[in-house]
Amino acid sequence: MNLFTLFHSHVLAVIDGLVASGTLPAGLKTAAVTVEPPRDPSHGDISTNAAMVLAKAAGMKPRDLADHIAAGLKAVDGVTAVEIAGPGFINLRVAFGLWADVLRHALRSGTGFGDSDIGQGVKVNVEYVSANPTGPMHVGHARGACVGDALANLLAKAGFDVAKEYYINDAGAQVDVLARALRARYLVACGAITQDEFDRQLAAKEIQYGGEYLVETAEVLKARDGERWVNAPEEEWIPALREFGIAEMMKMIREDLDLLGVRHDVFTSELGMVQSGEVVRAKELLDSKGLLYVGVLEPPKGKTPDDWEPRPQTLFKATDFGDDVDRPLMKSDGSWTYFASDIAYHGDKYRRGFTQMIDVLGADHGGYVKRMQAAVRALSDHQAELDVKLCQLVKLLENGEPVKMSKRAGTFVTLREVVERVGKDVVRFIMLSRKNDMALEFDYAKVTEQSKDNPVFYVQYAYARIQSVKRHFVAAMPGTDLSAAALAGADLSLLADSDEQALVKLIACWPRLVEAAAEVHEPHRIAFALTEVAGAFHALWNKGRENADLRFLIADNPALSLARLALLEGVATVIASGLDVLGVVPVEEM
RNA sequence: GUUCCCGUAGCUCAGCAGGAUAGAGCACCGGAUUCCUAAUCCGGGGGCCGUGGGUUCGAAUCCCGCCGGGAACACCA
Repeated sequence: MNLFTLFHSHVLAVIDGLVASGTLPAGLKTAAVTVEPPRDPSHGDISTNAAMVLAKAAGMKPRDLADHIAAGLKAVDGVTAVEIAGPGFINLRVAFGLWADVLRHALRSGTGFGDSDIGQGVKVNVEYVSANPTGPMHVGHARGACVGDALANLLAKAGFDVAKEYYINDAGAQVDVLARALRARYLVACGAITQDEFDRQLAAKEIQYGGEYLVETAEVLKARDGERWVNAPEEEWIPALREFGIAEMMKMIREDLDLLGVRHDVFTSELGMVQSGEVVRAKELLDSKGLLYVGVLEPPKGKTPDDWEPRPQTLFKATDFGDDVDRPLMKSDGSWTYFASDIAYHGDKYRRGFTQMIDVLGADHGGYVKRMQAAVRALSDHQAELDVKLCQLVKLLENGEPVKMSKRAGTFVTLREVVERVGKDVVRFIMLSRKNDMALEFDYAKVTEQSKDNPVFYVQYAYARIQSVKRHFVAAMPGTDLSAAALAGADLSLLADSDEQALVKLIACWPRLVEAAAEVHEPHRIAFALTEVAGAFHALWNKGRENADLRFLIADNPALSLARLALLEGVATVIASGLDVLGVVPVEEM
């Protein structure tokens, strides 16, 4: 239930009526007509730009057209006043009862409040995390995980048919590197080489992924296979240890994601794409469209790599689809590039019925966006669209001081470490407390601080405070039915204070906000909105401190108390509904 | 050199797919506190929205140029 959607249709109906009566010409384009809350509340409850947008096509002055539309809107049920302002805005005031209806609806809907059908069941694939299976996840991955998960939840709430997906990069050179690192740890575990020798190899960069996490993996391997890989030839242990290592790393990654409360619906293997022939199939598809050719790429301008040499390669005509240069599908040794298997993967998504795809990636993948979008357009004949959300880095701070991290030395801060220290709900909220393409500061001290400056606390505190009021109510007026259904039956017309009414209206804007956030793929808006709602609630609470008449519980006025409690329950409902999108659990008591 | 992101109050950031006088928090200044949780509260000052053009009835928002900051730039993933 979205009051603005409702009035949007009222406005369009009035315009249709004006067309029917000959006041307006037929065939007007009404797509630009918006119905929204005015920024300044003194302008009314609902505002539309219809007259300004349609004036030219109608051959009328905006304010004259506004007069006609306004006349029609005056007749709409619940409209108490219509004003024409500024260059031709039509401002409506509606009976408080309409807003109260939305509040009642919220109470009956619970966390389902704000659910929408704008997605119309369209299939959307959200791919996120997709960390290489070569080690534990670090804080950077956590951001992508939280953004992707919240975005997927948001789209599901807005009525899309969403799949949460993880792409396992298990086919490239890096998993061979993993196999080598695991083998070295394994040799140490078997006593075949000394720890000193291992350290020397690591220092000499003969092996990478030197983190301690492989020590245990090597032990597990030894327990399973004994010493059979110590003297086995490389062509045997590489695939065996690679497979084992990937499986162990994925197990670890899934455990970490689980700690964060992130659960993907689908895990797709790059290796599987290659082995099942999907990559060849994708190549043939592009070939059949005439989009492949063998050519030599220009060296990058300005900065030619030292080892650059002209090489004929199989290239995809990405430039036909908006990219800057054509992109190679095969390496000079004839093996597939990562891009090739990713094309196959996205082609596979399209075949599975996804016409909307979203990839959540680290900002360092920025150069990859255009080519992948080009590939999706090419594969789907422009039927599918790919949106890429790039996440800027997370700066970990300890009381304002940057936490030193060196991935090379294997001393990066893991996702697990952060989650175990501050809790998953804090991580999930904070990761959404900034737009995805802005750098984010994550200060251990600040994110757990119990103060107004900490948005997680601020929002949770609002929810907990409301629960506290309910407990007081029960104590003061035992036996009162405080179920959502009972509260929905309260006489909401008793909410007479301007701030109370403003809060009701803010609650009523929630469905509209969810829809807007879903449409632009911006889950952070949910976090910001919750902070705003919590702020309005806290302000009302404080007003009651100065003016006892405005407290929520008025001992000798149960009806008023119940109405106010309904309002608070509405606030709690919005918070619960929003936290649900973020994957955060509301707290009952603090 | 090319591409992408960013530039809004002293600081950290919002800005609702172009709307009416640009918002919040911190900091600063001035007040308040026997009260449902002081885990503070109320009020105030403060901004040619980087810059120059363009589109429009109307631009922080869209387009182009420039300036400044970050990132990525043949076969890595």
